[in-house]
Amino acid sequence: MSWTEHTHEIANLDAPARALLDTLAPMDVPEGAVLFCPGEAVMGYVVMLSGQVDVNLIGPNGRDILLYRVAPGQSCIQSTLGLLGGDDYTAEAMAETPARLVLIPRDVFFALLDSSPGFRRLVFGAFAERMQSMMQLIENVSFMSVEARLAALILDRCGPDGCLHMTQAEMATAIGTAREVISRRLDKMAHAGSVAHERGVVTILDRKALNAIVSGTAF
Amino acid sequence: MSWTEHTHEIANLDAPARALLDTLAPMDVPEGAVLFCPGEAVMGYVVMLSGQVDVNLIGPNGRDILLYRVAPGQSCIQSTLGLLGGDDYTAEAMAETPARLVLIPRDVFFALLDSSPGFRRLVFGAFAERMQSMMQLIENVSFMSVEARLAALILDRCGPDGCLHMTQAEMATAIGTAREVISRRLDKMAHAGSVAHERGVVTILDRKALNAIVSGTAF
DNA sequence: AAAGGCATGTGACGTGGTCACATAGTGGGT
DNA sequence: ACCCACTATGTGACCACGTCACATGCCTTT
Repeated sequence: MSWTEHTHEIANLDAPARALLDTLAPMDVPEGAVLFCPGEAVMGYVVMLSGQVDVNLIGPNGRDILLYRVAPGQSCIQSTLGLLGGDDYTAEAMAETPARLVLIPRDVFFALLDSSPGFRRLVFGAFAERMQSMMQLIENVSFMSVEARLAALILDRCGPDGCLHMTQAEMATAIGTAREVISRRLDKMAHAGSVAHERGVVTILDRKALNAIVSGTAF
Repeated sequence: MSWTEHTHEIANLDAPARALLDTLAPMDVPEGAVLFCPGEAVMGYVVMLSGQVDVNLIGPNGRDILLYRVAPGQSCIQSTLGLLGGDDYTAEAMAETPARLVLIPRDVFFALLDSSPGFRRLVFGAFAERMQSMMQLIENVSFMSVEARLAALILDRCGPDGCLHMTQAEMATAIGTAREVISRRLDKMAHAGSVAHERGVVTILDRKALNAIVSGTAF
């Protein structure tokens, strides 16, 4: 079976590269599986085919913060860093939904890098993209208030019905703060009429108000 | 004149790549020069030959935080991101000392990427390295106390005489906090006998104490 | 010596993170 | 229906940190 033709970014690669990739078998991982964790040596390039994987940085006191999410077609470059930079990484990748992915082993990865300009572009793009989002994260964490980040999260992740199904603990790690803070902020927003919230669900009542909170970084 | 043979990382490249690079003229920038700033389109790969360039993220309220420092032989990949990812970057690069560097224009960059495995390795290495240090930064900012970061800074940047020549404002941006906080923390450390400080200089008195502060992330 | 500009010290105040709890829904089992 | 663990959430106290508004002080220029 050929999976490469169904994967947007990969389907545009040159034929030899795709042929090589098609010799690799996709693997399925169940929801909640940890793809890699600190200290482990995965050493490969991972391409997501379907599902959703989140990469978190884990703090010493148990708190963790979402570095980025890996969507289908994207790569989890975390494991690739070990191939190049050398140092150990501290992040943990966990499947948020059942996921299917392909692991390109070290040799194949380097072979493709040398032989396929398209693959090079793909990899560089992935790197640049992650880099950008990491910078964005640093910017958000150091310059945006918790309230602004929370409002952005709600707007960003809510369904078309204006409902967000997440626990406060999940929201906390998503924006890098503590659960208690989320509780208080949600109360405040609810009191202001911007949202309503019950166990596991937040409902948007006033999109404009939330947008105002997001823009108003510090005033 | 051939500059490539004097530049460690580059000297190991294959001959054709070095020949191509030698057609590029190094440029000198004075101390304090801004290499690029938000919104500008530099679009190239920059290799430092000598000097010291700092890349800062600038917040809306004027506060800024040091993303990373570019040492000789390294690349400032910030400007390269535009070549690949697409989005705009928000960082600013400034020469902390008089610096000499080479800007590899877009076409030459891609030509080298396609023709020289060594150059590819170089670029990937630079990316991976930066990626690592960005993750490190996120980890430090979100999980380490200001005091720990300050102690680490002092130990890291002090001269062999145990003296650090920086203003409090500089230390503040280096570890991503406000100047007033530095003032208070230095006072506290001085009171504890770990350091002494006067206008523009911090002197280490007790290395062990500082190391203890660094390790004791949160206790 | 006077003046202006840096570097630094300080108090007040609001936000955010941590700890130690108290409550309250929820899903199994019996 | 009831109990029980488990998870999600609410709350108060407290400390670390960021911000604002200043007050000094020190150093260079004129």
